[in-house]
Amino acid sequence: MDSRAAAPRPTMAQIAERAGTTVPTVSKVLNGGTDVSEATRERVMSAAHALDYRRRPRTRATEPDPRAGRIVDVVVGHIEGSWIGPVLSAIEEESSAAGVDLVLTRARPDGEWIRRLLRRPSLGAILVLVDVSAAGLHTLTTAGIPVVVIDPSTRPPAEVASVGSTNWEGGRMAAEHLIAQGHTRIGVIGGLRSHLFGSARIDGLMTALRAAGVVVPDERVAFCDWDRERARSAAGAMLAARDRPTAFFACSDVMGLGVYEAADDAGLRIPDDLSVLGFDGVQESAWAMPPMTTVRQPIAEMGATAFHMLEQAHRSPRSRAAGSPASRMELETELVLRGSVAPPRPEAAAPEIDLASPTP
Amino acid sequence: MDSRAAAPRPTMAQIAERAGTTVPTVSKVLNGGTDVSEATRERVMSAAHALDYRRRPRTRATEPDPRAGRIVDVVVGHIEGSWIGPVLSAIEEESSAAGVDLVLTRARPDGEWIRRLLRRPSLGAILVLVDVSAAGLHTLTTAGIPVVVIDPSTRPPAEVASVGSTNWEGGRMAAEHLIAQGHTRIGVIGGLRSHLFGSARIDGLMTALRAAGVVVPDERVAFCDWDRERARSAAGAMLAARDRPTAFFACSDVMGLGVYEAADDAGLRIPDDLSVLGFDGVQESAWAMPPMTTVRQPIAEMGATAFHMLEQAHRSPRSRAAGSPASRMELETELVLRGSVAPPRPEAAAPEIDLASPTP
DNA sequence: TTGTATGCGTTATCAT
DNA sequence: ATGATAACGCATACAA
Repeated sequence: MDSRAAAPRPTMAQIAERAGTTVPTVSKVLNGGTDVSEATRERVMSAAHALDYRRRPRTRATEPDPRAGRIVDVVVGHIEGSWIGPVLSAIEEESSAAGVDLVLTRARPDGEWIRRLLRRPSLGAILVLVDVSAAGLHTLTTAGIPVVVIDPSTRPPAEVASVGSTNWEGGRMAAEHLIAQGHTRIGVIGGLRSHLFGSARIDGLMTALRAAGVVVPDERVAFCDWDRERARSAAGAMLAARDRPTAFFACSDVMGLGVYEAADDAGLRIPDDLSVLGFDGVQESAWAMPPMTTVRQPIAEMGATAFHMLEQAHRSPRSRAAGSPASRMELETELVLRGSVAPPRPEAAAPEIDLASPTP
Repeated sequence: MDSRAAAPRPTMAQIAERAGTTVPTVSKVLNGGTDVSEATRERVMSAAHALDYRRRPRTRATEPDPRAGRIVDVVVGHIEGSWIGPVLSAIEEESSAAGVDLVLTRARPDGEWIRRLLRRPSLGAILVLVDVSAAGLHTLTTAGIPVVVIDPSTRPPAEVASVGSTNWEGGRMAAEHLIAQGHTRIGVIGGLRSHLFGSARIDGLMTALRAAGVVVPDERVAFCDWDRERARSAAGAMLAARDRPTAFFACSDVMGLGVYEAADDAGLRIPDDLSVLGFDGVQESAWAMPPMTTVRQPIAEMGATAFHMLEQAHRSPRSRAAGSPASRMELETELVLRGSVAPPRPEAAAPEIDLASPTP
């Protein structure tokens, strides 16, 4: 009976011997200590890898990753807006736990930021709400920089990973909630027609509405470029029409606030006279008066996921070399019920509808 | 002539002796190394403090770190909140123009972030809304890292530069506006009693009110820890009192929104039944319904200024060595008139006042 | 030279 | 016992 046949769990002593150093040094490497040379670090890590070493159950508190000193690039389009806070917060959380510095760059239209990224030896880049061309992305990936795009505005090339949320499903949930509350005259405030995720929300909404026999005529759909003021006037116009909507679906909370204003302009109260359903779940929607019912995107989780995908890509560079298709993660959206959706007033809704179910 | 009379620049050896340890250990402490106990760290730092040690200009180490001087550390307390967006945006604008990367770090209570900063060869650190102890600041400056604090919550030590705005003056402007509109019963929603800049706002307000013969009794002043919900209930309580205020001054826009809610709870309309004046000028205040009159702080400019001060300190390291007093910049606040302040209703204000000018 | 930074092993300690 | 961690200082390398 050869006792080696069992599972002789590798120890730091073995690693140390193989790497030609001592146990404490191995410990330091594995815990991200500062007093180790890069060369020794490498030897220890490869020895550990060769022996397939696994850490014993954590005895100590935090787990600083040995890959200390690296950086991750976070590139944002618009820094304003409350989207960015939770994303940055989440990425920072993950990166700092991994001993990776977060370098924040704003993407200006001149594209200079791409060249700066190329000059930096980073773990990879996370692009948040950046309007970047396929060529730009290609430049980065060609240079060997793993890229993860959060909520891409257009479909990214195959070699670029992306993180999003279930926008279509979110739109569907919104529709079902509005229908369940009894709404049939629904106004839609879209973002930019060309935006991938915005369209998916509307598609999901429309599909579910159609399935329920609710028709949304073209004049009740407006694309407002994610702009609150434009949403306000578009909604205002719809509310001035003869058969005004009893409810609005806005593709973002900020545009939803524009609808709030339009309602105020028209002397309508929310939710008694008009229901509003937003999308995003940012703080503004919770603070609105009344608090806005919305489809929440897991914004923080999306940031954390993006970072993990980058780490993954970094660990197995094969995927890049082999040109394997980059992954796309979709996190779940969630309907958050707050105070801005209620059944339509009977006197307002019932008498005026003549357009129920003109579909098969 | 005894040459010691000049400037016997303290050395690590002296610190080591005083702290009862060796030079390498001192070096490690000053560089954020890991192999030092917390107790030793303290001893070393206090010895360094006692000797008024300043690290020599960063000697280009063995490997001329390509990042040296090319990064600026931005440390934030709470990433949430719309304060952070404009600040980051402005700093990024300046730093990227200067070819400097922005490294974003979140300050967690454990203080680990300080050690990470020590390990990084940065141009300096900008602290935004960070609750940091004097000892923590001292560690950074002793290690030769220039620090600029934006809106410090307590008075920073002499060697730390800071950027703020004219809070006192802003409070004064708020008072004068409310008085000009005819308000005499004014509720005050403060932040945290201990906060430097929050107190200045209230001081300015009170001084101007007093000068106009308006008295604010204690029960019309509440400290709500910058919290919207607490502001809501505090304002609600004041509105329920017999002589309810006709106007509120809130030390932040977010707390101002809490007052909006309290007004709504009480069935009062803004500005007809109640005036509200905020402080900060963040986006939320512009988007409130009605848009909030507020004292705007030049948030973006404060960020840009902080970066410039850092560059300055970096160019002339003499100022550090000579122990010249660090500068404090105060940028101008500005009253932004929007829709939330109007004269008090005559029927509400006139009949009930019995407390006008009980002061000399 | 002197001052500072870094790598690594020794010793002591902690957790099973 | 044994595996792992923590802290310190020696030896050394390097910069002015």
